[in-house]
Amino acid sequence: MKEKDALRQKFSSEPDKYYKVALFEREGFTRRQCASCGKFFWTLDPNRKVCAEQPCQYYEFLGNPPTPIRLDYIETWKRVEEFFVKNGHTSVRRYPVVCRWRPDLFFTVASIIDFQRIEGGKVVFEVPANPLIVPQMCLRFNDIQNVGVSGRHYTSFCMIGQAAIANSEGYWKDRCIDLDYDMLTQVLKIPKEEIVFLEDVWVGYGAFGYSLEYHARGLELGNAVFTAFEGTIDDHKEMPEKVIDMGAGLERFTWITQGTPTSYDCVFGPVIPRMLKELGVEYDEDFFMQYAKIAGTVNVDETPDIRAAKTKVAQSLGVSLEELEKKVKPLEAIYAVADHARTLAFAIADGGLPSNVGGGYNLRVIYRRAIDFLNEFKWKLKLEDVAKWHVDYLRPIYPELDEHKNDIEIILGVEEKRYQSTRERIGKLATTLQKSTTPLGEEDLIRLYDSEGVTPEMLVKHGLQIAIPQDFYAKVTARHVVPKKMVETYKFDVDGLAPTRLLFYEDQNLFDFQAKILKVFEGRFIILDGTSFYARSGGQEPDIGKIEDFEVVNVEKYGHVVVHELKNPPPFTEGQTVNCSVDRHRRGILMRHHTATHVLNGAARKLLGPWVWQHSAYKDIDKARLDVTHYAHLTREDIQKLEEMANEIVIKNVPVIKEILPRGEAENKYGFTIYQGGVVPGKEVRIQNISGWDVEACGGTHCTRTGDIGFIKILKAERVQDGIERLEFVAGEVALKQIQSQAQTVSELSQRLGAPQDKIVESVNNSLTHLENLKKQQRTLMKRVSSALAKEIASSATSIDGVKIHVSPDVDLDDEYQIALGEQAVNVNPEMVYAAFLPRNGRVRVLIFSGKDAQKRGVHAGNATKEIAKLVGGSGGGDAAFGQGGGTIVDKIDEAKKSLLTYVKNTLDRQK
RNA sequence: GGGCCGGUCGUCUAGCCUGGUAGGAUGCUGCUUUGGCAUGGCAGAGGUCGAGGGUUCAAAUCCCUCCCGGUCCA
Repeated sequence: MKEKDALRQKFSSEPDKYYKVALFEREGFTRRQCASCGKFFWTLDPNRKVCAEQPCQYYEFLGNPPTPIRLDYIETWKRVEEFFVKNGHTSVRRYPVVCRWRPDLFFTVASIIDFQRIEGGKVVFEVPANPLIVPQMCLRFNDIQNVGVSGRHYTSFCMIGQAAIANSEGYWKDRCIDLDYDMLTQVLKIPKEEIVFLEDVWVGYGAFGYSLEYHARGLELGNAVFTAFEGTIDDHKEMPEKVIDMGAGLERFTWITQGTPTSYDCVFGPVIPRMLKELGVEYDEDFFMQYAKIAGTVNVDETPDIRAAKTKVAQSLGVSLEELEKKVKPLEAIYAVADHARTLAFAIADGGLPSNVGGGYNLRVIYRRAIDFLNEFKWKLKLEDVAKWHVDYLRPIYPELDEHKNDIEIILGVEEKRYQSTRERIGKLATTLQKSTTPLGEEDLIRLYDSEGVTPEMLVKHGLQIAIPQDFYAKVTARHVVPKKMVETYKFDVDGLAPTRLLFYEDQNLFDFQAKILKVFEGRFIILDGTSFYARSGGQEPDIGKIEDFEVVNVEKYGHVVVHELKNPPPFTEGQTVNCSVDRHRRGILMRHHTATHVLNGAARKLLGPWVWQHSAYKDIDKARLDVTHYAHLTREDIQKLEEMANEIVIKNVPVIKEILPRGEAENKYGFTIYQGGVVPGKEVRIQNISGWDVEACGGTHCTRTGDIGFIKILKAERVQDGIERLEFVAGEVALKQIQSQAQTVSELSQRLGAPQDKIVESVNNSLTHLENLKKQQRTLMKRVSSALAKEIASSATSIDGVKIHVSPDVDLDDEYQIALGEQAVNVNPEMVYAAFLPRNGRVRVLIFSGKDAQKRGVHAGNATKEIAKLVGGSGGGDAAFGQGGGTIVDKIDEAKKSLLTYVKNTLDRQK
């Protein structure tokens, strides 16, 4: 933040250079400094003293919009789109809200994210058209508690993205602000005196710039960012192609034309009225207008004492706090539910699944928040239905949502069951806690929430008497702070080196080639002008082989430069031409595994559902794996079916068509599902099209027909985390080896069992059942004979001074029965000491029972065991009636038996 | 991605810290109380203590690895 302030100061100190655009000159905007916050702004209004942002200016458009026209959400976009298209922009489809092309983000949080790629710790901008406009849905989860409450916070909103690269096709800041100004004044018809431009700055991932925010009547409408520099603030250079990133909230545009109490009232179309009607909730518009005007200044997040603030609001409205809450709370709940349903619809349509990890957790949180609201007011309303109403309303802008109506219902249904079982579990837990007498401390409460999801509020609701500690949630969060991870950077500086020509793209069967050495790092890391070695990428392990006589052990990609790692340092000089050869056998396996991955991925999407996306993949020579997103565990049947489907395509031997298309065209033709492995870099993308089955953008090496894969065998499926299933599989010759080794195992088993192979399961079952029966019989028999044995034992026992000592001769009997027998023997003969010394796997087990009378005479079984076990090289223990121990010296059993007699005799003597 | 919690008869669970014969509740089976039912009483069956490895004379218990489920944070 400090960094940003310093930067703002720097840019603001030279306003003519950075902020003064042609429009300001032409229209006569003047630059002022806000009397309240000190920021600089541009305006046509001679009387304006303060900037246009809260808290310097409040929402003055509520009930009093500055525009002569009223636009609904859909209409607003249509008009904005029409305006920009008329002015030379290409309107592109929105990108997925689940952001698969940025490793640092779960969701698309701004329109410009669509066009940013991270390469080697640097941000690279790639636009499918220049200039362009996009209605980008964005998901943000940092203000959830304000959603539904503040009137303007959303977990999903549409950021109108206006992007341009400042080159011969695009434009720079003058044209940008001209266009935005025209849009505000001509499309939205906001009077020009109302518009205020605020000087600001933007700092992003390895790039930054200055920006102009535009506001009207206290509402921020958009922000035009002029990204002009790359690097850090201390060390940067001007970008060769500067980037315009204007982002404006579609919700804000609609709101400023309607001036409704909250923006939710106008952006959700028919959804809110329909919810009000179905739930029978009354909506007093005049009251809410008044309420909004006063409460608009309250931010739940930043107000330390919400209750006090609310009481004040209630006072100015002339009602009690209770009356106010009774009117307001249901509305807040409805708004929040509407927002959350819309967010879930977009997220699920784009392949996001609620789960307990990653971005899925954000989805789970809002799902549960929405359900909690519905339950709190005992509303019989299905979230799925609300989501569907959104889908219907949004169809003119986002027709693709319609294709996923069914998925949304399925996924929300699954999530509902999960939440239900969690609630039941928590209920049970609360009941057990109620029974317990020890009071719950703060530590207990934190543990309960952190590991069980039980909030202190739930406990209170279940009738437990607890004190909710202050800053409870902050304390929980504090337990989870972890140091930030380092951003991955390259080991070598390849800046300035020409991109390596990738020869395998030109001829996939080129395994022997010549190339010129461009650079050698650390004696054994080689960069060539062109290579047929495939570098590790897209989850495919690298090729190995030889450069001259030196082994290539690893190949990595540094942006567009391929680095070959040699096992030993060669005597190569830069500029030298070398002979290279790629290990074609290894390449063949990797290729089959890679194409098999695509085949399986296609099968998974077809079998399980369209929410299945590749989460990650790995192809090595001994096996390959594919992680896919799916809400449930794969069953044995699923796996069999997948295997069948995949091999059907192999047998059909369909061609794998490779085409190179401009990114935009590829996206339009095949949709965003081509980015299964994340968005691949480059203006052009390589498409691998397994006709009618699976189409992906992929830079890997592939078979030319599916028949080349040979055969696909799934080894196993496992859940790697909530919502992600891992398939491990092999293809081609590796699959053959796998099956041969399985056959070997079966054959050995069959031999050992003496059963034919098709009967081994039956045979094992029989053996196990037989074993169980034997155990049962043994137990029954043992019981029958034990009472008889117990009496008989007394007659054969050695008697010392009235204490009878018996050592079990049946050393092969199960320990369990020895114990049962011993217990019974001393019950029948209270004056008896019963012992067993049992050799077990080269060790000795010692068991000693002492009867009631023997105990009275001083024979403590535990102590005796301890003493005697020492003789056999071990130890033991127990109570007066029963002791157990053991040792390792089997040969000393006889000695131990004798020592038992001595021990008893000595004990009795001492008692005398 | 990281942290935490849990896994014990069909079901719910105690025992784990502090190693020494796995206990209870419920359901089940049989007997019994009762005119019959609700119920009460008695007896019985039911457990690879998630899996594997280690430590130990001895592991449900301690240590390690893995599997399964849950939960919280970013």
